[in-house]
Amino acid sequence: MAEAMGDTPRRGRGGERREEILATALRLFAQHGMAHVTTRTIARAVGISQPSLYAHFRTAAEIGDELCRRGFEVLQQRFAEVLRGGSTPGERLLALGRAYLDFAIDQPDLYRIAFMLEDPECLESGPDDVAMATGLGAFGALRAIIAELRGTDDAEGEAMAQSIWASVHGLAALLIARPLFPWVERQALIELHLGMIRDGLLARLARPAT
Amino acid sequence: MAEAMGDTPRRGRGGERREEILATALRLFAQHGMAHVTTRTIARAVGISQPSLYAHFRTAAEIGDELCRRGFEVLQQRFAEVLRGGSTPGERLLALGRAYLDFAIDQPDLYRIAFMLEDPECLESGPDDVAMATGLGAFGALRAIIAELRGTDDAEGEAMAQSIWASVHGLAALLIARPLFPWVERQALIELHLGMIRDGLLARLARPAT
Amino acid sequence: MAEAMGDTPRRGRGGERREEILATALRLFAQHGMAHVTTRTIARAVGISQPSLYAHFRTAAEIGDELCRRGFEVLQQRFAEVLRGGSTPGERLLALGRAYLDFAIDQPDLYRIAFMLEDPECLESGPDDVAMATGLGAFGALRAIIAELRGTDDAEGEAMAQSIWASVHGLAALLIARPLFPWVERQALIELHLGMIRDGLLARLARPAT
Amino acid sequence: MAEAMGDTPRRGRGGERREEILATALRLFAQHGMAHVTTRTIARAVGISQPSLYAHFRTAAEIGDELCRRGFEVLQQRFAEVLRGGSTPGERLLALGRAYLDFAIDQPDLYRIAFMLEDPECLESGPDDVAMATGLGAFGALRAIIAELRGTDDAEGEAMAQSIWASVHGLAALLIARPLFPWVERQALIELHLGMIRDGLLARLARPAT
DNA sequence: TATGAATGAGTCTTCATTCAT
DNA sequence: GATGAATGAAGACTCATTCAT
Repeated sequence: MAEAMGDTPRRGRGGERREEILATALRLFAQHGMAHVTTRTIARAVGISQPSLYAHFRTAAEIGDELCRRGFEVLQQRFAEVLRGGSTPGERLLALGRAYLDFAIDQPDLYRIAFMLEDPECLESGPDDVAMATGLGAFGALRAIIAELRGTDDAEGEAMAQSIWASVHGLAALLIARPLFPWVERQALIELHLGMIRDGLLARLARPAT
Repeated sequence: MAEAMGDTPRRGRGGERREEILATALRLFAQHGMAHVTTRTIARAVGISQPSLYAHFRTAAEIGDELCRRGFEVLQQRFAEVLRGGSTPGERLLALGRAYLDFAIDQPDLYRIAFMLEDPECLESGPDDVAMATGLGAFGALRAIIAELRGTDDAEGEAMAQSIWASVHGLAALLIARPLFPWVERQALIELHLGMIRDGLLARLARPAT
Repeated sequence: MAEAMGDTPRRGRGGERREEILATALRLFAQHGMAHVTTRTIARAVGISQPSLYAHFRTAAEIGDELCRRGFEVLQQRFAEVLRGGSTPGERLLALGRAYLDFAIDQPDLYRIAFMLEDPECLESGPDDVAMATGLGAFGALRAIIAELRGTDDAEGEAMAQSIWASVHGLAALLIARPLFPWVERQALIELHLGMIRDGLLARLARPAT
Repeated sequence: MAEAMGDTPRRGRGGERREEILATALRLFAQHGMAHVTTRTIARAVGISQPSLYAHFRTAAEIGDELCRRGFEVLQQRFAEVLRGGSTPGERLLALGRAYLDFAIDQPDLYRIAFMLEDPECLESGPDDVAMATGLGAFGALRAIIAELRGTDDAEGEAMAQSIWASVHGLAALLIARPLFPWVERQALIELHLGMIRDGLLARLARPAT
């Protein structure tokens, strides 16, 4: 009956509840998989009623969207820190990879949402500036490193960047999705992995053909 | 008036309909993701009624199971062919990677089930000998190649195999999960990716340290 | 396209199949209960296809109807045999009760249909002269026995007949509906039951009051 | 998006709706038989939607279970009252029978569920302490009376108790299932029935043989 | 006569969402 | 902000029945 005042709630002291919902949802998504978590599950875990969710989020998907967005923000910050540390391109490449893998290991839920979950409605339902900016930002940093190493920035560099991203992502994804696989000691594996990636890049720079 | 009791036919004249259903389901799974495909969807796409599916499959999950099984069989066969082709270890490594990526691209849903899904229902509901045998078989082949290159088979070789698997998986997973990303031309990317992986390995073999 | 010749099949050499179906259905009804037997179950047990049933019966319910009709016929015949066996009224009473209980035990589904179901569809879908005739015939025989014992036929005799019918029915109904109850040995229970019923009747005849 | 996990509420303000559903279901079960009543039927009769039932009952069978449980509770209370009234064994037998028949006549629906309906899933799905306790309790009281009359408690007494239960049940069941039968005046019939049962028992006690 | 294939109606159940309070 | 109650749409699955062959 009111309808006045536009539609600005979504904030206020209730921001706490919103955060609580987000945190709970993130935990549930990680535990049971996004597809098996329902609004009822979330509401019950938070300790509120199902309809109450709609006081904080317009739709159920919005919860995932918000988590997705935040995940990208965190990752962006880590990248920024890494890139601020000046050093040789090769070292920056390793540092970037370490930051990426650390993020994936520390925040597997966010990593999952950001890079592993398909059908990320958060990438479709809106501009999603943060995600795009982060992705492109990080990717841009990678491209910059490669360009610096190669002395030029062309389609070949883009391909190399994509390949390297894929390699790093591969380890992150498998560590998350297959935790029971008999992996060798993790830190050693990471260092070996990043080292081989760097070596592969350098070899390719030295001898483009083959 | 219920109480099923097992069912006789499960076989039309040569099971043409069954194959048609499987093919359609595979296409729909690839298009919309397994979780978003229902029996209704499949039936409509095949041009039959929902209950008719149950003349060919006892349960809805059986469709996915059958596809899963076939997918692993295909992967296994591809690996076998690749490994039969005698050549240098480096070439076999590339061929193995190509077979792996081809499989992922041709059968994204099967690849998803096999390596990307975290709660792979098809790995729980049954013995799933084929999946296990395939996975371990492929990994064993990779280790054998590395051992051949290094002249020894130790924990370091295991780590390298894990790293390489991760790199190849990474590209497969991203191509599947992020099809809208502005990838460079696919075949070139694959060749570059596998080449860099091989180069990284060779570089590491030549100069273990760093 | 034919439509000629009226609609008289239902007989001929195929009567054998029809009998086979009826026998199988009766067995299945007894085994799993009418509510859990489907046309598929029957067809499979007979070894024919589901649609073939419809060559012998217009509808699935017709199978039950036919069995119902036959059941009453059988019951009527048993009663007739029992009553032909001349003997003392007390012995005829016991014999009648035995025939009744034997029928209930041999053909629980028919007994169910006849006396336990409250919404007996087979009593609605047609005149069902046989059922009525049988029921009244048996009850009449019971009244006749009592009248013979008492030397008169009045309302008191009617009440006694109703009471005795109820007692016999009670055992039949419980044996059918509660097969898992820890009954004592069945034949002994039946003999005791009928004996007590007869004794109760005789005691009442000897000393009407109390 | 599935995976139930237990449910909180199950209780409206005093559970009025729940009671309404139970009452309606009880009526429908009585009218059409449990097997022919579906969730749709119940929901429509209550005036709510099908899914709403699941806010009050976890599963469709739970409705029948609850009714079953309540019926037994009522019966148990009546028995307890009767057995508290001390008197001769013969009088207690009559009183027990009257209580049993009164219950059947007053609450035909509950009696139906408790003793007449077959396939009582309520007896399978769960411990069903109440039902068991009631049944065994009443039956134990009957056995105690018989043991008192006979001066001993053996298998013969068990058989007599079963026979008497069957006789009483028989009248209850027929009065409920065949209300249109031309019964004699009800109270007179009941007294005659119980009297003959008692007489039959006493006769048997006096002259065990025959 | 018989059948393989198919189907509309109906079963129970769960989902995200809304509305009056 | 929050909630109890309710719902339309959809999920998988089974039924008796029909039709072209």
